[in-house]
Amino acid sequence: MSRSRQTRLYHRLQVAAHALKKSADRSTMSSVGVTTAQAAVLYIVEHEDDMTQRDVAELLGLNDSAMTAMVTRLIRLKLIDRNRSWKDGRAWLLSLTPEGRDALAQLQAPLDEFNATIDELLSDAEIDALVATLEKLTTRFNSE
Amino acid sequence: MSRSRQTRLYHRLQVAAHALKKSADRSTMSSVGVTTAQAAVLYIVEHEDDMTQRDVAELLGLNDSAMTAMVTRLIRLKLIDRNRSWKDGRAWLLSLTPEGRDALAQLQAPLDEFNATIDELLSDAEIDALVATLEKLTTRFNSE
DNA sequence: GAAATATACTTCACTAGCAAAGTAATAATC
DNA sequence: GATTATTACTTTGCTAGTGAAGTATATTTC
Repeated sequence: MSRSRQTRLYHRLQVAAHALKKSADRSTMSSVGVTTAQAAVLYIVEHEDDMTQRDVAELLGLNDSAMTAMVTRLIRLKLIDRNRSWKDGRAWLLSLTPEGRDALAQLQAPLDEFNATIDELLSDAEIDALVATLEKLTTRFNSE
Repeated sequence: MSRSRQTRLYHRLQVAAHALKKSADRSTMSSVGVTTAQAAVLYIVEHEDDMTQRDVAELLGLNDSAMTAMVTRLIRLKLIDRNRSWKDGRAWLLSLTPEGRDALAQLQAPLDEFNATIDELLSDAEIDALVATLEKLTTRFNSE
Protein backbone atom coordinates (compact mmCIF):
# COMPACT_ATOMS: atom_id res chain seq x y z
CA MET A 1 0.00 0.00 0.00
CA SER A 2 1.07 3.57 -0.68
CA ARG A 3 3.32 4.83 2.11
CA SER A 4 1.57 8.17 2.43
CA ARG A 5 -1.79 6.39 2.71
CA GLN A 6 -0.46 3.81 5.12
CA THR A 7 0.97 6.47 7.42
CA ARG A 8 -2.04 8.79 6.92
CA LEU A 9 0.44 11.55 6.16
CA TYR A 10 -2.17 14.09 5.08
CA HIS A 11 -4.18 13.64 8.24
CA ARG A 12 -1.12 13.87 10.49
CA LEU A 13 0.07 17.00 8.72
CA GLN A 14 -3.29 18.70 9.27
CA VAL A 15 -3.50 17.68 12.93
CA ALA A 16 0.10 18.79 13.62
CA ALA A 17 -0.35 22.13 11.87
CA HIS A 18 -3.58 22.68 13.78
CA ALA A 19 -2.02 21.84 17.15
CA LEU A 20 0.84 24.30 16.61
CA LYS A 21 -1.48 26.99 15.31
CA LYS A 22 -3.77 26.68 18.31
CA SER A 23 -0.85 26.96 20.70
CA ALA A 24 0.92 29.80 18.87
CA ASP A 25 -2.31 31.78 18.37
CA ARG A 26 -3.17 31.52 22.05
CA SER A 27 0.25 32.88 22.92
CA THR A 28 0.43 35.80 20.46
CA MET A 29 -3.25 36.64 20.93
CA SER A 30 -3.01 36.90 24.71
CA SER A 31 0.24 38.87 24.72
CA VAL A 32 -0.06 41.09 21.63
CA GLY A 33 -3.69 40.73 20.55
CA VAL A 34 -2.68 39.57 17.08
CA THR A 35 -3.14 36.14 15.49
CA THR A 36 -0.31 34.32 13.71
CA ALA A 37 -2.21 34.65 10.41
CA GLN A 38 -2.16 38.42 10.91
CA ALA A 39 1.49 38.25 11.96
CA ALA A 40 2.36 36.51 8.68
CA VAL A 41 0.88 39.40 6.70
CA LEU A 42 2.58 42.05 8.83
CA TYR A 43 5.91 40.24 8.40
CA ILE A 44 5.64 40.15 4.61
CA VAL A 45 4.52 43.77 4.31
CA GLU A 46 7.46 44.82 6.49
CA HIS A 47 10.13 42.81 4.68
CA GLU A 48 9.13 43.19 1.01
CA ASP A 49 8.73 46.40 -0.97
CA ASP A 50 5.55 47.63 -2.64
CA MET A 51 3.45 44.58 -1.91
CA THR A 52 -0.07 44.44 -3.34
CA GLN A 53 -2.81 42.27 -1.85
CA ARG A 54 -2.30 39.82 -4.72
CA ASP A 55 1.44 39.58 -3.96
CA VAL A 56 0.82 38.76 -0.31
CA ALA A 57 -1.91 36.26 -1.16
CA GLU A 58 0.48 34.62 -3.61
CA LEU A 59 3.19 34.19 -0.98
CA LEU A 60 0.73 32.70 1.51
CA GLY A 61 -1.17 30.53 -0.96
CA LEU A 62 -4.45 32.34 -0.27
CA ASN A 63 -7.17 33.42 -2.66
CA ASP A 64 -8.22 36.99 -3.27
CA SER A 65 -11.31 37.04 -1.10
CA ALA A 66 -9.41 35.76 1.93
CA MET A 67 -6.97 38.59 1.38
CA THR A 68 -9.69 41.24 1.09
CA ALA A 69 -11.15 40.10 4.42
CA MET A 70 -7.75 39.93 6.11
CA VAL A 71 -6.78 43.43 4.94
CA THR A 72 -10.15 44.76 6.14
CA ARG A 73 -9.49 43.34 9.62
CA LEU A 74 -5.91 44.62 9.74
CA ILE A 75 -7.03 48.11 8.71
CA ARG A 76 -9.77 48.04 11.35
CA LEU A 77 -7.07 47.11 13.89
CA LYS A 78 -5.02 50.04 12.52
CA LEU A 79 -2.04 47.76 11.88
CA ILE A 80 -1.75 48.44 8.13
CA ASP A 81 -2.62 51.12 5.60
CA ARG A 82 -3.25 50.91 1.89
CA ASN A 83 -2.88 53.27 -1.06
CA ARG A 84 -3.61 52.86 -4.72
CA SER A 85 -0.64 51.70 -6.75
CA TRP A 86 0.69 54.49 -8.97
CA LYS A 87 1.29 52.01 -11.75
CA ASP A 88 -1.98 50.05 -11.53
CA GLY A 89 -5.24 51.68 -10.53
CA ARG A 90 -6.81 48.36 -9.53
CA ALA A 91 -4.13 47.36 -7.04
CA TRP A 92 -3.55 48.44 -3.43
CA LEU A 93 -0.09 48.89 -2.01
CA LEU A 94 0.08 47.77 1.61
CA SER A 95 2.21 49.36 4.32
CA LEU A 96 2.54 49.07 8.09
CA THR A 97 1.31 51.77 10.42
CA PRO A 98 3.50 52.68 13.39
CA GLU A 99 1.16 50.45 15.46
CA GLY A 100 1.72 47.66 12.96
CA ARG A 101 5.49 47.95 13.28
CA ASP A 102 5.11 48.02 17.03
CA ALA A 103 2.93 44.88 17.06
CA LEU A 104 5.45 43.09 14.86
CA ALA A 105 8.24 43.97 17.29
CA GLN A 106 6.20 42.80 20.26
CA LEU A 107 5.45 39.52 18.51
CA GLN A 108 9.11 38.55 18.64
CA ALA A 109 9.05 37.54 22.31
CA PRO A 110 6.15 35.05 22.23
CA LEU A 111 7.34 33.65 18.91
CA ASP A 112 10.87 33.18 20.23
CA GLU A 113 9.48 31.29 23.18
CA PHE A 114 7.36 29.18 20.88
CA ASN A 115 10.37 28.39 18.71
CA ALA A 116 12.42 27.54 21.77
CA THR A 117 9.92 24.80 22.57
CA ILE A 118 10.35 23.39 19.08
CA ASP A 119 14.14 23.58 19.31
CA GLU A 120 13.98 21.65 22.56
CA LEU A 121 11.90 18.95 20.91
CA LEU A 122 13.67 18.58 17.56
CA SER A 123 17.33 18.48 16.52
CA ASP A 124 18.67 20.95 13.96
CA ALA A 125 18.96 18.11 11.46
CA GLU A 126 15.37 17.10 12.07
CA ILE A 127 14.20 20.68 11.58
CA ASP A 128 16.16 21.01 8.35
CA ALA A 129 14.74 17.75 7.04
CA LEU A 130 11.20 18.75 7.98
CA VAL A 131 11.53 22.15 6.32
CA ALA A 132 12.99 20.63 3.15
CA THR A 133 10.14 18.13 2.88
CA LEU A 134 7.47 20.76 3.58
CA GLU A 135 9.03 22.95 0.90
CA LYS A 136 8.70 20.18 -1.68
CA LEU A 137 5.06 19.67 -0.76
CA THR A 138 4.25 23.38 -0.88
CA THR A 139 5.91 23.86 -4.24
CA ARG A 140 4.12 20.87 -5.72
CA PHE A 141 0.65 21.62 -4.37
CA ASN A 142 0.65 25.40 -4.71
CA SER A 143 1.36 25.13 -8.43
CA GLU A 144 -1.80 23.29 -9.42
CA MET B 1 19.82 31.95 16.09
CA SER B 2 17.28 29.24 16.85
CA ARG B 3 17.04 26.81 13.95
CA SER B 4 13.24 26.75 13.95
CA ARG B 5 13.18 30.54 13.86
CA GLN B 6 15.88 30.74 11.22
CA THR B 7 14.02 28.33 8.96
CA ARG B 8 10.61 29.81 9.82
CA LEU B 9 9.44 26.29 10.50
CA TYR B 10 6.06 27.30 11.92
CA HIS B 11 5.24 29.44 8.92
CA ARG B 12 6.30 26.76 6.46
CA LEU B 13 4.28 24.11 8.26
CA GLN B 14 1.14 26.27 8.08
CA VAL B 15 1.64 27.10 4.41
CA ALA B 16 2.31 23.47 3.47
CA ALA B 17 -0.68 22.15 5.42
CA HIS B 18 -2.86 24.80 3.82
CA ALA B 19 -1.65 24.03 0.29
CA LEU B 20 -2.40 20.33 0.70
CA LYS B 21 -5.76 20.98 2.32
CA LYS B 22 -6.84 23.30 -0.48
CA SER B 23 -5.89 20.73 -3.10
CA ALA B 24 -7.39 17.72 -1.28
CA ASP B 25 -10.61 19.57 -0.42
CA ARG B 26 -11.10 20.65 -4.02
CA SER B 27 -10.74 17.04 -5.11
CA THR B 28 -13.02 15.36 -2.53
CA MET B 29 -15.54 18.20 -2.66
CA SER B 30 -15.96 18.06 -6.42
CA SER B 31 -16.15 14.26 -6.61
CA VAL B 32 -17.97 13.30 -3.39
CA GLY B 33 -19.30 16.61 -2.02
CA VAL B 34 -17.51 16.11 1.28
CA THR B 35 -14.59 18.07 2.73
CA THR B 36 -11.50 16.37 4.17
CA ALA B 37 -12.41 17.70 7.64
CA GLN B 38 -15.73 15.89 7.34
CA ALA B 39 -13.95 12.81 5.96
CA ALA B 40 -11.73 12.72 9.06
CA VAL B 41 -14.79 12.53 11.32
CA LEU B 42 -16.48 9.87 9.17
CA TYR B 43 -13.29 7.82 9.23
CA ILE B 44 -13.01 7.90 13.02
CA VAL B 45 -16.68 7.12 13.59
CA GLU B 46 -16.39 4.14 11.22
CA HIS B 47 -13.21 2.71 12.70
CA GLU B 48 -13.71 3.21 16.46
CA ASP B 49 -16.57 1.91 18.61
CA ASP B 50 -19.00 4.03 20.61
CA MET B 51 -17.39 7.38 19.91
CA THR B 52 -18.81 10.45 21.64
CA GLN B 53 -18.35 13.97 20.28
CA ARG B 54 -15.72 14.54 22.95
CA ASP B 55 -13.79 11.43 21.88
CA VAL B 56 -13.68 12.54 18.25
CA ALA B 57 -12.72 16.11 19.21
CA GLU B 58 -9.91 14.69 21.36
CA LEU B 59 -8.49 12.64 18.48
CA LEU B 60 -8.57 15.63 16.14
CA GLY B 61 -7.36 18.21 18.67
CA LEU B 62 -10.55 20.25 18.34
CA ASN B 63 -12.62 21.98 21.02
CA ASP B 64 -16.19 21.12 21.90
CA SER B 65 -17.88 23.93 20.01
CA ALA B 66 -16.12 23.03 16.77
CA MET B 67 -17.40 19.50 17.24
CA THR B 68 -20.99 20.60 17.88
CA ALA B 69 -20.95 22.60 14.64
CA MET B 70 -19.34 19.78 12.65
CA VAL B 71 -21.84 17.20 13.92
CA THR B 72 -24.71 19.56 13.06
CA ARG B 73 -23.43 19.85 9.49
CA LEU B 74 -22.86 16.09 9.12
CA ILE B 75 -26.37 15.34 10.41
CA ARG B 76 -27.83 17.90 8.01
CA LEU B 77 -25.95 16.11 5.21
CA LYS B 78 -27.43 12.82 6.54
CA LEU B 79 -23.95 11.30 6.82
CA ILE B 80 -24.10 10.54 10.55
CA ASP B 81 -26.65 9.88 13.28
CA ARG B 82 -26.44 10.36 17.01
CA ASN B 83 -28.07 8.77 20.05
CA ARG B 84 -27.73 9.45 23.74
CA SER B 85 -25.13 7.29 25.43
CA TRP B 86 -26.76 4.66 27.65
CA LYS B 87 -24.06 5.22 30.24
CA ASP B 88 -23.94 9.04 30.24
CA GLY B 89 -26.99 11.16 29.60
CA ARG B 90 -24.88 14.16 28.58
CA ALA B 91 -22.98 12.42 25.80
CA TRP B 92 -23.95 11.58 22.24
CA LEU B 93 -22.83 8.37 20.53
CA LEU B 94 -22.08 8.95 16.86
CA SER B 95 -22.69 6.45 14.06
CA LEU B 96 -22.57 6.50 10.26
CA THR B 97 -25.73 6.37 8.19
CA PRO B 98 -25.71 4.16 5.07
CA GLU B 99 -25.08 7.38 3.11
CA GLY B 100 -22.15 8.11 5.41
CA ARG B 101 -20.62 4.70 4.77
CA ASP B 102 -21.18 5.20 1.07
CA ALA B 103 -19.48 8.60 1.09
CA LEU B 104 -16.52 7.16 2.98
CA ALA B 105 -16.17 4.42 0.36
CA GLN B 106 -16.37 6.93 -2.49
CA LEU B 107 -13.69 9.08 -0.84
CA GLN B 108 -11.11 6.34 -1.32
CA ALA B 109 -10.58 7.07 -5.03
CA PRO B 110 -9.76 10.80 -4.83
CA LEU B 111 -7.69 10.25 -1.69
CA ASP B 112 -5.72 7.45 -3.33
CA GLU B 113 -4.98 9.73 -6.23
CA PHE B 114 -3.93 12.49 -3.86
CA ASN B 115 -1.63 10.13 -1.98
CA ALA B 116 -0.16 8.89 -5.26
CA THR B 117 0.97 12.45 -5.96
CA ILE B 118 2.71 12.56 -2.60
CA ASP B 119 4.34 9.16 -3.13
CA GLU B 120 5.67 10.41 -6.44
CA LEU B 121 7.18 13.43 -4.76
CA LEU B 122 8.63 11.89 -1.59
CA SER B 123 10.54 8.70 -0.87
CA ASP B 124 9.24 6.21 1.69
CA ALA B 125 12.05 7.19 4.03
CA GLU B 126 11.19 10.86 3.66
CA ILE B 127 7.53 10.13 4.41
CA ASP B 128 8.45 8.10 7.49
CA ALA B 129 10.74 10.84 8.76
CA LEU B 130 8.09 13.51 8.17
CA VAL B 131 5.40 11.50 9.95
CA ALA B 132 7.70 10.80 12.91
CA THR B 133 8.54 14.47 13.30
CA LEU B 134 4.92 15.57 12.95
CA GLU B 135 3.96 13.03 15.58
CA LYS B 136 6.45 14.52 18.04
CA LEU B 137 5.09 17.99 17.41
CA THR B 138 1.46 16.91 17.78
CA THR B 139 2.12 15.06 21.01
CA ARG B 140 3.99 18.00 22.47
CA PHE B 141 1.58 20.74 21.46
CA ASN B 142 -1.71 18.91 21.97
CA SER B 143 -0.84 18.24 25.60
CA GLU B 144 -0.63 21.84 26.77
C1' DG C 1 -28.05 12.22 50.70
C1' DA C 2 -27.36 17.31 49.88
C1' DA C 3 -23.98 20.46 48.15
C1' DA C 4 -20.09 21.32 45.41
C1' DT C 5 -17.49 20.18 41.47
C1' DA C 6 -16.56 18.30 37.08
C1' DT C 7 -17.90 17.05 32.52
C1' DA C 8 -20.55 16.79 27.77
C1' DC C 9 -22.50 19.53 25.12
C1' DT C 10 -24.53 24.18 23.28
C1' DT C 11 -24.72 29.05 22.03
C1' DC C 12 -22.69 33.29 20.64
C1' DA C 13 -19.60 36.37 18.50
C1' DC C 14 -15.55 36.24 16.41
C1' DT C 15 -11.19 34.99 12.91
C1' DA C 16 -9.93 32.70 8.70
C1' DG C 17 -10.41 30.36 4.80
C1' DC C 18 -13.07 28.77 0.12
C1' DA C 19 -15.64 29.30 -4.57
C1' DA C 20 -18.54 31.82 -7.65
C1' DA C 21 -20.09 35.85 -9.54
C1' DG C 22 -19.43 40.76 -10.00
C1' DT C 23 -16.92 45.59 -10.87
C1' DA C 24 -13.50 48.41 -12.65
C1' DA C 25 -9.04 49.24 -14.59
C1' DT C 26 -5.34 47.57 -17.53
C1' DA C 27 -3.49 45.07 -21.50
C1' DA C 28 -3.90 42.83 -25.93
C1' DT C 29 -5.84 42.46 -30.45
C1' DC C 30 -7.89 43.71 -34.69
C1' DG D 1 -8.60 53.47 -31.34
C1' DA D 2 -12.63 50.47 -30.28
C1' DT D 3 -13.33 45.79 -28.80
C1' DT D 4 -11.97 41.94 -26.19
C1' DA D 5 -9.67 39.69 -22.64
C1' DT D 6 -7.25 39.70 -18.46
C1' DT D 7 -6.39 41.08 -13.95
C1' DA D 8 -6.97 43.20 -8.98
C1' DC D 9 -10.07 43.46 -6.03
C1' DT D 10 -14.96 42.94 -3.79
C1' DT D 11 -19.24 40.72 -2.33
C1' DT D 12 -21.89 36.89 -0.85
C1' DG D 13 -22.79 32.65 1.28
C1' DC D 14 -20.63 28.88 2.85
C1' DT D 15 -17.20 25.50 5.97
C1' DA D 16 -14.22 25.28 9.94
C1' DG D 17 -12.12 26.68 13.73
C1' DT D 18 -11.47 29.65 18.53
C1' DG D 19 -12.80 31.19 23.43
C1' DA D 20 -16.13 32.49 26.90
C1' DA D 21 -20.28 31.76 29.08
C1' DG D 22 -24.30 28.81 29.79
C1' DT D 23 -27.26 24.27 30.64
C1' DA D 24 -27.87 19.80 32.25
C1' DT D 25 -26.21 15.50 33.82
C1' DA D 26 -22.63 12.85 36.45
C1' DT D 27 -19.44 12.46 40.15
C1' DT D 28 -17.20 13.61 44.42
C1' DT D 29 -17.15 15.18 48.93
C1' DC D 30 -18.76 16.07 53.40
